[in-house]
Amino acid sequence: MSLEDPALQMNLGELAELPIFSKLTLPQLGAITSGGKVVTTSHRDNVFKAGQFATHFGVVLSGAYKLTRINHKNEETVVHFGACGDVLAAMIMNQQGAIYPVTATSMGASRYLQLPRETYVDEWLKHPELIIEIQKSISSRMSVLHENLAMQNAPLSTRIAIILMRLAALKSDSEVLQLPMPLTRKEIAESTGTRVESVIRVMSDWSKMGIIKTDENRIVILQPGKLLEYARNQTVTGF
Amino acid sequence: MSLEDPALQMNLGELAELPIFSKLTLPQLGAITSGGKVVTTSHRDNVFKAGQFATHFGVVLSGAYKLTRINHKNEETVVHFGACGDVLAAMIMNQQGAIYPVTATSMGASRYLQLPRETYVDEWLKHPELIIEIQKSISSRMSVLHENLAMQNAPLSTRIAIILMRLAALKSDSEVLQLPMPLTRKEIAESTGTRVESVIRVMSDWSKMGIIKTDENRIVILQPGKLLEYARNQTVTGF
DNA sequence: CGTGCAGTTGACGACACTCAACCCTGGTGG
DNA sequence: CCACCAGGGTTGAGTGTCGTCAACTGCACG
Repeated sequence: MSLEDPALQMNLGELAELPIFSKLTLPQLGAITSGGKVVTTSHRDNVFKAGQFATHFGVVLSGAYKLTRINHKNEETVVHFGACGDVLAAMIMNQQGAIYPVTATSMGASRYLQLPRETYVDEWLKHPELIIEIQKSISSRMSVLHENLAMQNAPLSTRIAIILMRLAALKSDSEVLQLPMPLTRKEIAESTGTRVESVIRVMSDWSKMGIIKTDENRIVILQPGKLLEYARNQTVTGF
Repeated sequence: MSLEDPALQMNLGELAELPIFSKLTLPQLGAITSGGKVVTTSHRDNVFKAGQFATHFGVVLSGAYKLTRINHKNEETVVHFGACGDVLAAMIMNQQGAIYPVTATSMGASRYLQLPRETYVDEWLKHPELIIEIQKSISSRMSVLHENLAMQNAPLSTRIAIILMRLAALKSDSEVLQLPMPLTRKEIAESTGTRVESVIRVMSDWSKMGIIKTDENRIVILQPGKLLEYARNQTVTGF
């Protein structure tokens, strides 16, 4: 499971660069991270599982984690992709005896800062600057959830395009973009609420059209502009 | 629009009974509610609209409010039903110049405590007990959103049953339950991501089977047990 | 007395689900 | 060294649920 390296010391400098910690002084950062350690995970390691007692929370340092829960058919549903700087399980830390509502799974090799519940209750809650940052992050997560809900009867190609663009964190219209984590068609299906076959039909077409390509589990967006048109549900003219 | 009655004084006693404020002393409660007023709204009044500058947040005192956003087809999508004790727009109060991500609309006659942004930044953030309660509330909202996502390809009857049961806040299996707010088939459609006609087909069947009935916009669940079976996606035997 | 909203019903069609194959790769064990 | 298996990707054929469109009722409201 999780590869925990006790020799690995926290690098306060690395932490200080995260937006969430940017307002803190070094001593404050020390208090905030007391009892914490950096944990390295490999592909498909679980950080925690839905239903377990919530004893720790985490801050993603590198790579990515997917948060999933089980649906009515006992299949997985992806509810969030957590990337660098994301805080995981923070919102339930103030409830004693709470259980994780979702499962967190490493996508590719990743690292996170693991912190005990007490640090949240004793330290984090006392720093309004930190609360502000957490609430910002949660608020944007909620926004994405709302968008997903609102999209649920858009055409499949629209939904897939949106997910890919979101993960690629598009900056320019003309760049070639590689998604920052390995992502299977099944995971895309699980996060759009559809089936692998349907995802494959859409993405195969895009591959043939040269809009995307896949290199050993890594999806590359070759024509972000075209994908954006799909995301906006417009007819893709030309070819 | 909103009927604002300046003569209406806040009733600290009423506030003190809300779970969210239960840990506070009366003086604390006074500080927490500084600059606030109780606002009464009638059916379909907007408290705020998506896109407006976020100057205030609110605590629902009675009745209910729906939070909606616009989807890809310029139709409304319901993302949350806020009932008594719910905190609205709190999570974006710490961002200066933020805009409301959703529209809040009164369902039937309702009341809420309206508070200015400054009160959140200056007072609320300084009270860990309050932060804890807000985060609890947000965390359960997020949970519902996750559940909705996970349900998106369950049969329509399952999704509608779940929404109704959730709103009825079922306690016992045998009681007859009335939903605490007026709710049209269109609003159910908007919150399940489907069409009015489809909702009507399902609910008409239920009416004919005596599982539910509708009295002037108020839905009454006559047979919660049967509805629960639909919610669990089991075949309803008998009848 | 017209207009708008809520509810209803029927006919039709499309998009995505289901099932069933199949290929290819990498890893594991006899 | 090869057989086997699991996971990822792909394709085709058939089916079904739900969306779409259209028409109609009843009611409230100004």
